[in-house]
Amino acid sequence: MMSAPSAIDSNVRTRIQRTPLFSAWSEGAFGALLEQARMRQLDLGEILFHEGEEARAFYFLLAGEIDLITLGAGGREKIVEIIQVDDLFAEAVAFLGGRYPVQAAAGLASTVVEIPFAPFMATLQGHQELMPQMLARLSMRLHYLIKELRHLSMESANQRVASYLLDLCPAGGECVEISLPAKKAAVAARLGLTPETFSRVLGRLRKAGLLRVDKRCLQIPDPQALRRWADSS
Amino acid sequence: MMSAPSAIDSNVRTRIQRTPLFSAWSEGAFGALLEQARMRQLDLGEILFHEGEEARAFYFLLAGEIDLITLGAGGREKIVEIIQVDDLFAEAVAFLGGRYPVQAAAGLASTVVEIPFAPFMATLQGHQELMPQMLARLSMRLHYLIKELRHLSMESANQRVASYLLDLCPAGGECVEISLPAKKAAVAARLGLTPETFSRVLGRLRKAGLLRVDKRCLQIPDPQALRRWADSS
DNA sequence: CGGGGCCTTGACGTGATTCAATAAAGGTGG
DNA sequence: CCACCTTTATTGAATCACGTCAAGGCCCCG
Repeated sequence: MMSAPSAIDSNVRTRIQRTPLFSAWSEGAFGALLEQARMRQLDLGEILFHEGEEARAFYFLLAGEIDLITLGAGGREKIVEIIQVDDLFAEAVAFLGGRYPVQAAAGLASTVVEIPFAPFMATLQGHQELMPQMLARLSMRLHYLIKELRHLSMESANQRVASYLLDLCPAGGECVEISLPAKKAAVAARLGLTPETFSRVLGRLRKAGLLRVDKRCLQIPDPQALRRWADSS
Repeated sequence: MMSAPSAIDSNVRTRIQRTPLFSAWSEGAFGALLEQARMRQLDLGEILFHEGEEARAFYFLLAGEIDLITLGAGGREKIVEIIQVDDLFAEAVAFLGGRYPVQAAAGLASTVVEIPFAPFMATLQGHQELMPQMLARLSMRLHYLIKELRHLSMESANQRVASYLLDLCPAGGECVEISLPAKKAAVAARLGLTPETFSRVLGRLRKAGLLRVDKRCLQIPDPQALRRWADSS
């Protein structure tokens, strides 16, 4: 599909308004902002914005999957985050420099709502009671990145995979069934691993009886055992 | 020394006021905030706050050096950032959860000014024109962390060391002389390397004629050549 | 049936860590 | 000022985890 902009229907409107960032906004201000917003369709692999490009808008993911990627020397790429449906992303860029620090590419055919910064910032200036919400959001991302930093720099492939799987689990219970949020190669990149290594770790876990794998669907019989395995790995 | 709190003199006051975060503050608001602040002395190795500890204050480093560290399984530790004199740190924690996401330890005997969050937040609430400054600061840290993520996950030891040295250089000129901001083991940890590996990379650079090393003092005859070496490394 | 993603598996190479020994520098007290 | 001890830095050799390269299997879709 081409990226044919189109207007926002009320169903979509509701989904966006439910995000923490917008839940405190007045109907009026929010409505005015959305009038400036447009929907865009993205093909698989299509790039929404490039690293270093001037940032004019942020996005809400309606359908599909967006990968936030930073590029390194020699074409290697690391997925900083895999954006899921109903997430806002790139809203934090508004406040500095105005350049995207990462690239956004569609990991699946996707639909996003594009929300321009200009009216967003204007509203924020006029309603400064909304700023604490923004600060909290930036702060959350900061924590997320610090956690990522720790995982990348101090944990082995085994530990990273295990932590990641455990993070996907609903609050610690018994045998849980989870499904990977993206194709395995993307998850591997998200974890800073090659697909091969990721596959091998999964294989090891399978042979240790800590994991059942069926395509993108994983079963963890005993999360606690997995945690222990990671710690001693 | 024990951490004997004491009052703030006017010299110190000026140094703090010069930070971007406070430069827009009114004399009155700033003065009132500083009345709640106290100085603390830290011995080498002393811990200012622990990871996960409830956050009640942020800090300004007057003298010495503070390392922000995250701890991993098995006692390994990664230095997220080496704080230098005249820097503020941990101010971003105010807006979420209220727990420190890292540990702060003195890499040298140090002096800090401890600024409690409560009055700081209260002033911010009352003067919302100050918030954009905060947002910009959080945004900067976000960019910093994303850059770190890229370095850690996609660059070799050689590349990381070279980028780091080049970052220390004043804007690209000819032969520059720089000095490491901390002992080599701390810099290594900051780069996600062991001291041994760091030492070896420095040795390699020395033998290639790209670097002269004298204790903590480094000379880079040709920054551009160093950049090329990193890219092809 | 055939082609193309996607994933898995094996053999191999390599860069970084680990372990260990040594050297150099800094601090302390006699 | 020197002897002594501690901390910091360097260097070498052995090891290991992960990446790379290459082959093969599986599944979906035409």
